[in-house]
Amino acid sequence: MPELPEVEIVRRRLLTCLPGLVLRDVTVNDPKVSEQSEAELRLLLAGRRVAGLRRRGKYLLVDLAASEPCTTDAGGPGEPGGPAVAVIHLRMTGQLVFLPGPGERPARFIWDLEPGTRLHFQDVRRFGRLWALDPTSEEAFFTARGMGPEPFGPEFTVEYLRAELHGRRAPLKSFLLDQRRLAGVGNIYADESLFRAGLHPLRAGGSLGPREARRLHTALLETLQAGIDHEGSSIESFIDPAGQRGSFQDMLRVYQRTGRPCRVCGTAVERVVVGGRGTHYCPRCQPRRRGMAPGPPPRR
DNA sequence: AGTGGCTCCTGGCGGC
DNA sequence: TGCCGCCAGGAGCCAC
Repeated sequence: MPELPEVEIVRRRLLTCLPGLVLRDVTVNDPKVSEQSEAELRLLLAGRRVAGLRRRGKYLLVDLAASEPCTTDAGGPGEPGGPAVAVIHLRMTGQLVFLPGPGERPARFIWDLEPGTRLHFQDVRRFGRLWALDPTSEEAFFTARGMGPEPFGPEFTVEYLRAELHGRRAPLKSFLLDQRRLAGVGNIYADESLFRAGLHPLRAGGSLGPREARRLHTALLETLQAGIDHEGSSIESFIDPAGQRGSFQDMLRVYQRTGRPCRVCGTAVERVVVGGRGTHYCPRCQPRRRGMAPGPPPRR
């Protein structure tokens, strides 16, 4: 699943080839990929040159410069338009791949780029989304979604983390998956960060002492950075636009290692469901001490 | 306000 | 062997 490190790798790969190309046309094969119609997406995005690529949490942002006067476009008068931002969320299985012709499965949307390239959005589980924004509405877009701070940004300090954890009864695992508290962490990096911090996933957020909060802060940054350094985790279907796989999945210490020995102490890794998400931890390295959140409800 | 549960979606896999 | 049903999970939405 693409989380912050995977989206960052996609951004860096696209940065080597996308800027400077002109987005000639947008084709939508699956209307559910966007709240906006194909016509609206085309109007807002087509005819503009890619100016840059950014990332906010797990969102990929493609900056498009104002369209240039176009006299050669026989398909229409080429609506003059201002700059735009294309926002893409890969969710579970979204992939952006360059393909000269049709892919193995129909892309949910295709960008025709000039000169002569096509960027396909492939997405087996169809959770991914595309938005076309006016740059002036970008902040409102993310404010409406309650996006928390970037882990590597200046706002995410130990003090911020402690303040956000204060008084929370929800399990740490749920806290880390809440994009309103911190942007970009998903299931893999939440489990791995908690392992690195030596904190049980069911500990209540508010039960952490100052040292534990500091450990969690450090662990989050180290784990996310390690994910980026290893070019992401290729679990499920993550490949970057060049078809490269990451290697962080080989470094995982607890995620999807249920029953296998902890790489540190040899104790069998355990799995519980927290907030409906599979959660993996080492019962010895991540002891259930004080401030435990109530466990999952008994099975019906 | 904080929290948990449900929903979307499909390939893959376990069980019979 | 074949088929049915369940599971995974990011984020939006809703209920309490």
